[in-house]
Amino acid sequence: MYSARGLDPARDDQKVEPALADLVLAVSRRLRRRWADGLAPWGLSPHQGRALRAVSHGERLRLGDLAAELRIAPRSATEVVDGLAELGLVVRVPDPSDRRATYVEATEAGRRTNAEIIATRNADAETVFAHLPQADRTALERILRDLVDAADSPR
Amino acid sequence: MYSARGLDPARDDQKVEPALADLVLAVSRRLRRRWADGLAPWGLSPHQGRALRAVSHGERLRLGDLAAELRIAPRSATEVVDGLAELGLVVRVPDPSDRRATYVEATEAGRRTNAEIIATRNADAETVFAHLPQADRTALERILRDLVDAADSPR
DNA sequence: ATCTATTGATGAGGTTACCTCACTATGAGG
DNA sequence: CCTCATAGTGAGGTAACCTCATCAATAGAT
Repeated sequence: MYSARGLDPARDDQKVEPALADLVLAVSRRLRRRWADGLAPWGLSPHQGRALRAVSHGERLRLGDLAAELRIAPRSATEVVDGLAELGLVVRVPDPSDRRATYVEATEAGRRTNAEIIATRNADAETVFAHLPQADRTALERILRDLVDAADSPR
Repeated sequence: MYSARGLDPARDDQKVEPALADLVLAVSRRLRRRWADGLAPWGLSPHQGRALRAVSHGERLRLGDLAAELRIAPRSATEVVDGLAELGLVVRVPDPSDRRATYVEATEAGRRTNAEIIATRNADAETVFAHLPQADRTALERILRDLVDAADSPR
């Protein structure tokens, strides 16, 4: 009677490991939640956190490029930046070579906040991965990196 | 000058692997997107897909339990179920032993749709994990499962 | 047995984070 | 300089959540 599974196409020869995808999602859900919680002390949304990181650790970014990085519409990036600017974490500076464009640049406070967030986040990640032996971490990192790289190249 | 990193607390003795968390998130982002795209043909949201799966593969579920499973407020589960019911994929049946409660039960069409979705999803997962050698898949699955189990038990 | 507190689902209404479309100012190419 | 494309943003809309109030039904105490 095969448990309560009922019909089940796509079986037999390819095992497919649906569990694998589920597991990745389960772990990511935890990370995501922790990350969001970790941002709460600063009152930032996950996207704001990502945006702050993007402009803090690299150079300043055009608003449009930031939108592309966050994979949201440019219009939405405006709002994300509005929020960060209101908190004094970033400023808009005009691009001298193209007066339509505006750069988004982290302020000193922005960079400091970003560093704090990253520290918190690392500590959180440490908690999540705490029970893994070092060998497993290394293996996990390699495998996932392969996965990401393989996704980037063939498309 | 250490790249453009600027300040960087929490370093040195604990390496922390921030990349690890990022990698998990990157992979999950891809899975999530593919999954959402995979649901589009049926016009289901990710939560509706999860709900349909929950009631299709197990027994019928109370609406409140479904909410808990989806980790959303009961009120929100009502809407998810509304959508599925409108499509004829689930039905509400009263709990005879507690007339406040209603069970959510997959219809025949619901179970069929769920099976199709799972098949599609498996095919997608297959694509994502296609480049991994079997040994890596096995290792990945074990490590992630350890991670999830470790998270469940100590709390 | 009834009274009270709790519980399961849902109506009403709000918030948030997105979106598209239109508009303005600017830039680039004939 | 005239047209067309591009960068950012105002206006307005939507989807998916939320909380709080409500109503029926149950469970536990007196």
